[in-house]
Amino acid sequence: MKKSMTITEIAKEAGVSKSTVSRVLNNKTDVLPDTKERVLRVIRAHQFQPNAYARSMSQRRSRTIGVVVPHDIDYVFQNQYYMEIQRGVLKALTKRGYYALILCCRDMKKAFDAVLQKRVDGLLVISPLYEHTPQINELLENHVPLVLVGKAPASQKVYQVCVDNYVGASAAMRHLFELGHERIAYINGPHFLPSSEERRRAYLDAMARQGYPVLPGMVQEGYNSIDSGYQTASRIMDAFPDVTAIFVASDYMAIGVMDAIHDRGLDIPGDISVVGFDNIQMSEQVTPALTTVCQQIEEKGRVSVNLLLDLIEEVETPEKPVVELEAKLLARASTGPVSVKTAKKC
Amino acid sequence: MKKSMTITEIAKEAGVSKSTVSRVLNNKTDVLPDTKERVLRVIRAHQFQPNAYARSMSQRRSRTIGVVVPHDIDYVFQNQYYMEIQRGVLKALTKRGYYALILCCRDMKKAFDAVLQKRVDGLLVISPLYEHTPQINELLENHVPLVLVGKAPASQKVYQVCVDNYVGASAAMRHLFELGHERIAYINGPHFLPSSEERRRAYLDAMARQGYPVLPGMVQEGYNSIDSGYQTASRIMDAFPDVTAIFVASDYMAIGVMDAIHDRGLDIPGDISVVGFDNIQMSEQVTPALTTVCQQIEEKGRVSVNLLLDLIEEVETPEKPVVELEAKLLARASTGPVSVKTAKKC
DNA sequence: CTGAAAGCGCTTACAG
DNA sequence: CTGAAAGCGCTTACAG
Repeated sequence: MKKSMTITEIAKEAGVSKSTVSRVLNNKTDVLPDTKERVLRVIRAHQFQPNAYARSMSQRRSRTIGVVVPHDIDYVFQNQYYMEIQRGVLKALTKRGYYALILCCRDMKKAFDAVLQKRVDGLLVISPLYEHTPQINELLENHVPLVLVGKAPASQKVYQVCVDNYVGASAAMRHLFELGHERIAYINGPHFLPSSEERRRAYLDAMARQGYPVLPGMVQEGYNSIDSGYQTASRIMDAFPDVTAIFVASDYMAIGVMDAIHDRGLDIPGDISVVGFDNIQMSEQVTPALTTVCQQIEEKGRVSVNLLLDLIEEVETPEKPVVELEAKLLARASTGPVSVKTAKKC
Repeated sequence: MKKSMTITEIAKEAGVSKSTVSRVLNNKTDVLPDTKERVLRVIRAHQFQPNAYARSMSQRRSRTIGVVVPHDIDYVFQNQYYMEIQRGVLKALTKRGYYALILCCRDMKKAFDAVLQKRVDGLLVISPLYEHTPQINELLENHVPLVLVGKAPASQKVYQVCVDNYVGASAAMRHLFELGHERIAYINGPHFLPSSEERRRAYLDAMARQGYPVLPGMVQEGYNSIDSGYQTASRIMDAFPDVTAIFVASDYMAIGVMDAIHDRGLDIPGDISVVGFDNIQMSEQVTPALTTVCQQIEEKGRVSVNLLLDLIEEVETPEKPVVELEAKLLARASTGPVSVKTAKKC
């Protein structure tokens, strides 16, 4: 640390020009080994590190990316999904020597500011909603390097990393069918979330394929909170006392569903089986452990960072803009065969 | 957005000098209203925002602070405590127009890099351990604006925002005494965490004051994870079948303790009462809801940010460097009176 | 292989 | 009230 050094003082002390110090700092080839060693010695002696912002200015890039989470901060910093995404993102970013600026606001204003002020080289947008389509399009028109994480709302040719919701939800339904369930209710995520529609479609298609009836009220919409899962499940159990399984579009809601079932003195999976979606950490900790569809959350963060940095560094333009990760079913303890007792009722 | 503008182009288009544009941008007083309006019109027309890093260079401050979390990233981004701290920090930072750089690494190397590269104007260190004392001292010697969040390991006169662990833990013990408990076990946090010692002392003092025996093995150390709470509680219940209450130094461990109790077919609080510490969000969601000591996590983040920014902006030097927030007991459903059945055993 | 000069986009005294 | 100049700490052609 010592007193704050600059490249000029290092140059003077090493008896070379600033240019040479800069070359050493940036590991350029054409520097005489002797010179290089002499400069390095001075640098080390003073624990010198070049001013990052001066560097950004002349290099015209900041090695910083904006991690945009277009939702309310209270919601985001309480939701394990975002934590795990951030973990994957931060790890990958660190590995490639980049910094992150968390830009958390519903209307994406802070994202635009960061771009206009040249704070960031590119943007990662986590779970955009339909309502963010105009903003995303504006960024694209301005050629801001951009990768969406999660199902994209836009139909654009924008880079995005997501999970195959349809395949994942279908696997969940197949699992329930194999256990003998026919009376299966579904709790969807918010309609303004692009992934919800795909999961709902998978549920409906699966039920139709089996020829099982989907009565009005057997499909409900929740708001991704534990509490909302609780409320919605209660409504379903009131209306359909004979459901033997509930497929839920998110783990948080599924945990609320489990609470509601337990509060009625029913057993999971003895009386009702529950399947979630996401595989957040909590899904393994609840009792019984929740059967769920794995979103590969951390992996999604990792992949999208590498895609974005390749875009920024122009390493190569990936052929197709959509990376679709596999969504696999994780069968745990919250699902089981239809019990004799329950089956009789049907 | 349009093409990337600079202050020079704005100046030309408005028919003034760069100096004047700069004055308008920074809301300096002495600019003729007419001139100001003319400049503003051009700025708005181009959605111009000045380059943040150029600004940082000449102003010699970045309006960015480093949020240092000296622990492993996998641990941090999975722990609600850190999420809630981050929430309070981000909110307060945003309100005062600052940006945050998350610097997450055990040895604090990234924090030093950020300081040397002048990326940040100051540092917030979240939950430092004893082992970080040398690093903290080095930062202080170099006059880096610094605020520690959580009990400080150093004896220095360093600014810190923490909760009164002793008072909080004492309140928890008093609560158990009032419910008639005498046979109370204690699970401490890791010894390398400065707060652990205070909580342990409060437990021991309280037991001694009441004259209740603390047998060897009734005080154990866990590692702040759900699993570690589970393991430790099991050991305690094996050795002391007659404990009627367990006081646990963190909510995560307390949740594991609850699992362990339930897995033995025992009731909470019917057979054993459990008290946690922290009041993370999950503590309210488990069944039964956990009685715990509230850390005011988000508030801690808010207060420390404002302290740090005051330090940086030299608004005023707060009189005493240690801000100690109140730690209040939140009595919920996991504690109850000693049952007749159990009491007899004693 | 190395240095002098220009430039990155701002702000800040200094004149006037 | 406004402008010209210097400076913030780097990097990047351009010479040599």
